[in-house]
Order: sequence, then C-alpha cells, then structure tokens
Amino acid sequence: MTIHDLAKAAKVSVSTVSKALNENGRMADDTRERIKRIAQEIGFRPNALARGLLSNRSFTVGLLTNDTYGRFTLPVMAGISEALVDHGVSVFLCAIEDDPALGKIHVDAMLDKQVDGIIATGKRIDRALPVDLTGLPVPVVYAFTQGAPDSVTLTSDDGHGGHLATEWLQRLGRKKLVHVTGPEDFSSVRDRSAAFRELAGQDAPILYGPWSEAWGHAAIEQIWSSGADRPDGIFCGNDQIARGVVDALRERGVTVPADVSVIGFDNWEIVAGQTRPPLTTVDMNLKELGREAGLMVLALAEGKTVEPGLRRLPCKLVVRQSCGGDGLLR
Amino acid sequence: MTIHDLAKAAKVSVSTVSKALNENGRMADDTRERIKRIAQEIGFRPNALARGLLSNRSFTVGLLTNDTYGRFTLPVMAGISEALVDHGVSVFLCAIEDDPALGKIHVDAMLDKQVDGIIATGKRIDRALPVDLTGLPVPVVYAFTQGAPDSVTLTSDDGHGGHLATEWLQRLGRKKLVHVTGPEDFSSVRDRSAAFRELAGQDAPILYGPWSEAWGHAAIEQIWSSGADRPDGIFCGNDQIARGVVDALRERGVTVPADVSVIGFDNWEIVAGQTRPPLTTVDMNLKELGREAGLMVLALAEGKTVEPGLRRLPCKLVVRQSCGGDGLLR
DNA sequence: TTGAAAGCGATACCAC
DNA sequence: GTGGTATCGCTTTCAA
Repeated sequence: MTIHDLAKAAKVSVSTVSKALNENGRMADDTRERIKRIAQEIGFRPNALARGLLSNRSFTVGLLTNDTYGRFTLPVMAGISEALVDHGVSVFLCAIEDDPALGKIHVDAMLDKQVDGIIATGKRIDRALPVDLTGLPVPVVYAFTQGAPDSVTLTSDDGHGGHLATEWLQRLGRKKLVHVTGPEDFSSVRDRSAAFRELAGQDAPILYGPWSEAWGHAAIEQIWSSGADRPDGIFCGNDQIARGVVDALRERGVTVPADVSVIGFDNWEIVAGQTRPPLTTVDMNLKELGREAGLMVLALAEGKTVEPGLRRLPCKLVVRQSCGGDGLLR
Repeated sequence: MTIHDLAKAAKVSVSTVSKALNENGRMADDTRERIKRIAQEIGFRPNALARGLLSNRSFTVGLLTNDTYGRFTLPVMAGISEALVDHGVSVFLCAIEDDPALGKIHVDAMLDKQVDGIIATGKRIDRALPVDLTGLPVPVVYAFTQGAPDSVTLTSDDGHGGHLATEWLQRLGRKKLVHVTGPEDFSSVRDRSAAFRELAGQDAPILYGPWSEAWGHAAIEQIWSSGADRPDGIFCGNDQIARGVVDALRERGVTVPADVSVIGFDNWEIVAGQTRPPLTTVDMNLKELGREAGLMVLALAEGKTVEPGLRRLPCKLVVRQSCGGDGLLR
C-alpha cells in the first residue's frame, strides 16, 4: 500500500496525491476530496521512513533515563508522551542504568534512527547521566537531571515545595516545627531545608538521614527520647520518611494529626495513600514537567530558540489527612 | 556525513563502501579494511531511515502499556530493552492508559513508523488492552496481558508461585496456613489459591479482598477475632497485603516470624524491603519475561515461527526475614 | 575487484 | 489544476 497504489486507484499522479493529502499546492476541491476519500477507503498511510528521509524529521524523540525504579521517570515519561503524541511524535525509551557504555550504545542507536531530539531524565538535579550529550547534532533537553552548562534544563522548585509544606503547617497553627529529611548532599534537600528555616526560624531543627521509612522511625525515636521540646508539626523530606514518622508516632501513642501534623514530599501514591492516616504531601508536578520538556525539544527540533538555563517548576500541595485542617482551609 | 562523503574520502564508489561496511560481496581485504578505518575516523554512521526504507526493517519495536503505575511494566520494559539493544533494536514506549482512542493513535503512529513488531503489556493476564491488535501487518507478542486467541502470549506461572510460597511455609514447619489475597475475579488469584489448597488442604481458609494494606489489616482483625484456630503461616496475595498483615500482627503483639510466618507475592522492593521485618516473597521474574517477549517479537519479525499460545514462566522465591528459617534451608 | 544505475516511498519544484 | 522528475541516503543487481 504505497502512494503509487493510491494514485492508480484514484487515476491521478503521485504528485497530485501527495499534494491532496498534505493540503498544499493549488488543486480542484473535488479532486482533493476524492483522493482523500479513496485514501481513507483503502486505508492508505504514508511511510514515515520515506517521509523522514526527505524532510530530515523523523517525528521521533529519544528519552534517556537512569531511573530504573520509575519513581520519577514514569510520571515524567507520561507527560512527555502525552505532550508529543498530539504532534505525531513517538518516544524511544532508553533505560541506561548507570552504565556509560550502555548509554553510548543507546544514544548512537537513536542518532542512527535520526531522532529529532533527546530528553535526558534522572533521579536528581545535582547528578548528571553517565553519558555526554554535548555536541550532538540534535537538541537535548534535561529534565530532573543535571545538564551541561547553558543547556535547557527543567526541574521542580524544591524551595517552593519546602515553602508550601512549612507554610501549610503554620497556617494550621503548628508552632514547633521539625524537618526530617534525606542526605544533606542532595541539593534538593538543601533547598527544601533553606525554605523550611526561612519560615520556621533559623534555629528550627533539621535531621538529615537516608531516604527510608526506617530513618523516619529512628528520627522520632531520637526526638522523643532527647528530652527536648517535642514538635507539633513535622515536615518530612519524602513520603517514605513521613510514613516511618507516622508509624513511629502511632506506636508511641501520639495521634496524627490531632497531636502532631505530618507532611510528606513526593505524593507517591503508593506510600502516601496507604499510610494511616493518608499523607498530606507536596507534589512535584512531574507529569507537567515532562510535558514541558516534550514541548521544548519539539520547539528546538523545529528550529525555534528556547531560553537556555535551569527552569524550576512550582510544586503543589496535596491535602489528605495527616495534617488535619482539610476542609477548614482548603 | 553520508555514505557519499565517505566514498569520496576513501576514493571509491558508494557501492564499494556499502559492501565494505556490510561485510558482503567479494572485495580486496585491504580495500575493505581501509574503508572501515576511514569510516571510523570520520565517524560515519549509516542513516537508519534510508536503510529501513530499502530493507523494510526499521529495527524498532513498539511497546504498548496501560500500566501507568509501572509496577509491572517497568521491569518488563527493562527486560525488553535489555534484550533488544543487543540487536540494535530501539523501543517506542506508548502509555495508552485505558483509552481506546489513544491506543489507536499510538498503534497507527507506530505502524507509520514501520515498527518491526509490537509488544503489548498490561497489569493482568485476564484483561485485554483497549485496542485491537489482530490483523496488523506486523507481529504482536502479548506479555502480562490477554492476547487474541492463538496469539503469542507470555505471563508468569501463578500456580507455580502459589506452590513455591505454600511449600516454603510447610518446609519451615508451619501447619495451620491461611491465604489472604486479592479479588477472586483475578485469574491469578484463582491460580494461586488453587495451588495453595493443593498443598495446604482443600479446606484451608482463603480470604479474598482488595489489593491493599488496609485489607491485610482487616483480614488479621477478622481472623484474630473469629475465635477460630489461629494460623502459624500466612500466604499473602501481594506484598502490600503482606505488609498490612505484618503490621497488624505486630500491633497485636504477635511476633513475625517467631510466632507466625508471613510470605508475600510480587517482590515489590519498595514494599517488601521496607516492611519490618522485610518480606520473604515470590518474584514473578518480570524482567526475564520482558526479555523473552523481546526476543520473541524479534524472531517473528525475522520471519521465524514461534509456537503460539500462552506460555507461563516460572516464579522464584526471594527469602528475607518474614518467614524465619533463612540460613536454615536456603 | 570495483563502479554505474535502478529503486525503496514520499515530497517539491517546474513544466504543461 | 495536474503530472513528470529530481531527490533524500542507502542497498543491490549487473556490467565493466
């Protein structure tokens, strides 16, 4: 089923068919309609390879990720795919773990296939993928991973997220706040911490540890046994820590949210939704971030210029029950 | 950088270059070596679009999924990608949610791009994707989703998984077993239940409910308050239920694994690993399943014939601490 | 052993 | 308004 067959069926030339289907060139309306009708009838679909050969556009982009776990990549991916499918663009998925050799293989394969652009995504904004994407013949957009200097990079605004969380606790009347979060070497941790201290006071306590439930438990143990003033509001660096915190509080007979408000970060449904009570948390809008990234590579691929640099997208608060006050302030 | 440039650089014709790089045709060894060397030097890479136009092979396959959550799809995807990258094949990822229209758009886009085959994957073997993949001009392999009759379909062997779990509890000396699992309308639930009863006895209790932690909790509540004999071994239909069960037992002062052994299903790291104690569980080998699926579409795309029908791949036991006995029997 | 030329499926320019 | 033809980058006969 080629354009040739269609031309024969419609008793016109291939060039006429091409023009009819692409809505360009001048021609009789009825000819155009007739050709389109016949195309429909016999189910003609143009070969994208042939088209791409001529136009130098494959309507294809590559997505490179080292997040095999999917926590961050999946929503980002969904956003990219959603944004691009409307433009007839398909997405190559390349999971490269942290293997530079594998990364190179995938990048080469994508370039061979003439991708219109590449989106690199990862797990944290302060680490780069193990593969060099500078000097490529196609545009590159970084999402949630460190880009080359002066590259187009998107990430979520951790400062904003930290602000939202802290502010929410304070609006609910919480005065003694603590921040239990991940390892300090994450820039996202530092950004959120800074936002937290800006609102909660420069001497508000911050506890750094691993990104785990166990650490949430341990942190409560530490705070409750220290003899110091106990907090009435706890801002956690992610939902897993928050879950550990909530469980530990329950085991101590402390009621959430009546006695203490707990707020998480990530809005990882599987954790936030299954915690008792379900977690109020900060959502990083990863899908939206993916959508933006998709539209950006596309714009770049079409030759438009995009302001380079790091763009931080705002977070949003998702209110469930671990802070109380829902219905009151929403 | 086309083959033409390379030909000029090597002072031979394009046809000679082509033959040299593709290792076919007879030619002087030194000519071949020289061309390959120059190709390397100037970094020539053939345009896959042009090549595909001629060969009718795009070295591209499409992956269709409705599992936006990624629980099942991600490992499957990783396996597919891993198996295919070695063959120079790239994977289009299409997340179609449960939207038939979106599904059709993606399938059409893939066909336009001349994919060599399509892999359909989902969340359960007894439901089909909302898109018809029969009568396509390319081979289709189904993984973890219901395929058309006489299609090539892969899934995990739930009966085998149920057998492994029950047997493990029994080998540890557990006598009074209970199975707490998901909704009975899942065929996987029925398969596992059947395997459970085969070993534990036809009147061994099975409790059906939703796939949630909350249900695990509720089931323990139900069992412990029923006055009936209490179990010393609990086989859970997934890790989330198992986690609910373990937490509920702890809250009742029942020690896992000393008093009761609990075994999960899925080996979902994020749940199984963070439970206290970490869950012994059944792994469905999803990555391996993906690898198989990838190799199968590839074989079909190359014209080889593959035995149609449903193939069930074995599960494996992952021993952590929720059953006790590790080190003893491993 | 090497090279010229046809053609894969589509688009676009330029005659008619 | 419609059709012939060159072209995209590569592979593959077939001649030289």
